[in-house]
Amino acid sequence: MAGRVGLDKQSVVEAAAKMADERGLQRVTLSALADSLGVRTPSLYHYIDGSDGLRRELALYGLRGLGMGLQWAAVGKQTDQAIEAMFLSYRAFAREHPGVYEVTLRAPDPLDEELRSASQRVVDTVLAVLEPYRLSPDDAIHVVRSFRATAHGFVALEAAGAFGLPLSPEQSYRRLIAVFLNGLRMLE
Amino acid sequence: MAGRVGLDKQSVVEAAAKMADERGLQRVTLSALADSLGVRTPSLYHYIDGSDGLRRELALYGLRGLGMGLQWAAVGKQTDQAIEAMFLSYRAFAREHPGVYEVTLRAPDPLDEELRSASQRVVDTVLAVLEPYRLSPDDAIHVVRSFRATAHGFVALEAAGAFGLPLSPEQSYRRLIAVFLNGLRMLE
DNA sequence: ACGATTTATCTAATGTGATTAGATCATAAT
DNA sequence: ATTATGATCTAATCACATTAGATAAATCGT
Repeated sequence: MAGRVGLDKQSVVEAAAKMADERGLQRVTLSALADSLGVRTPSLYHYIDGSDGLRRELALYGLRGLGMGLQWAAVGKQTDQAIEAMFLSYRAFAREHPGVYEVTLRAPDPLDEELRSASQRVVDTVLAVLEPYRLSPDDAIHVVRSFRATAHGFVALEAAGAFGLPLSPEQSYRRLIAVFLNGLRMLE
Repeated sequence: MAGRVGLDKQSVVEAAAKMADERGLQRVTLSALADSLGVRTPSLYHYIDGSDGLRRELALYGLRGLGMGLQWAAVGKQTDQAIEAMFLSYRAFAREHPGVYEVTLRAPDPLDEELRSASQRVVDTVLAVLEPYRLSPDDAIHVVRSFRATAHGFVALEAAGAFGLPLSPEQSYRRLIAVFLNGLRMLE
């Protein structure tokens, strides 16, 4: 009998995140997670609210990481350079944390204040970068949505292995960014 | 005892598709599907290869529907109008078939010839529409990837409920399409 | 230092879903 | 009718999630 193991919510979530990124989100079962922590499955219920609760924690963890990444990427940059940096940062995060990234998009309970605010940080960062374009408030939101759609779409297709051909995804992404920035220019 | 029910693969897949669209993909269990067909769970194994097999059939079904939709949308249209029509058709399919659409993107076994070819039809349709832009072969593929990324990204965010604000997704999508088409113009 | 409280962890039990093996029974073919 | 085929079933097993309640380790007040 190992006695107390000394877990806490953070270490559980981090172990789950690591497992999600290394083995794939679907293989993160409470069973496997408990094993990897040297504990029985029901013990996890002291830290997380079951399987759905763990997902939610992972989503929060992911959204925060993504938001921080975007914010850092935009530091000291302006307009097109800032947007490009955010695009690159977005993809980098998704590639480094495929399992965690995958869960960030699922099931955002509109009443979940923490999730909402982590999500808002992403939006606000993009909005801040759009400042110098002097868009109307509505237009700015349309563009934020477009940014997220564009970045997410590429990253999701890439993660799903949808790009089979022997043509660099790197380059495709740069092209996509160029298309986006060119397109933006017409709105100014 | 009901005796023979008279199922076949197609009716099983179609029932699963309906269930996925109406109740959500994750609620399509072999159990629930068997129930809805008036049959015991193991009976389904005569038509599909377990849970993963069913997913694969759904993905194929979805890709074919999506491909047909895109092709129809582009009939009789050219350049920007054709691309816009494909964008609208893409979103329409995803909204009409949320459960089926969701599965089209997952786990494309590269050795699965049927899946590959259904997927290729989507690519080929977009490539055909790009013809008049006279892009290099590589550029054309970059643009196809960009199209799919853009359309998928928007549609996935929308389905995930990521657009919380009281601003029309319809309009956002039209803006996104405009940005894309504007961006394309610079490549010509 | 000691008993009481708290709490981290456990065992046991239940439920749902997937899957396999092999039996049964309806239909079709002869 | 007889047999062969195959669609469907029952029974059994397994993995995972979840809840209830027991146990034992740590902590706290004295």
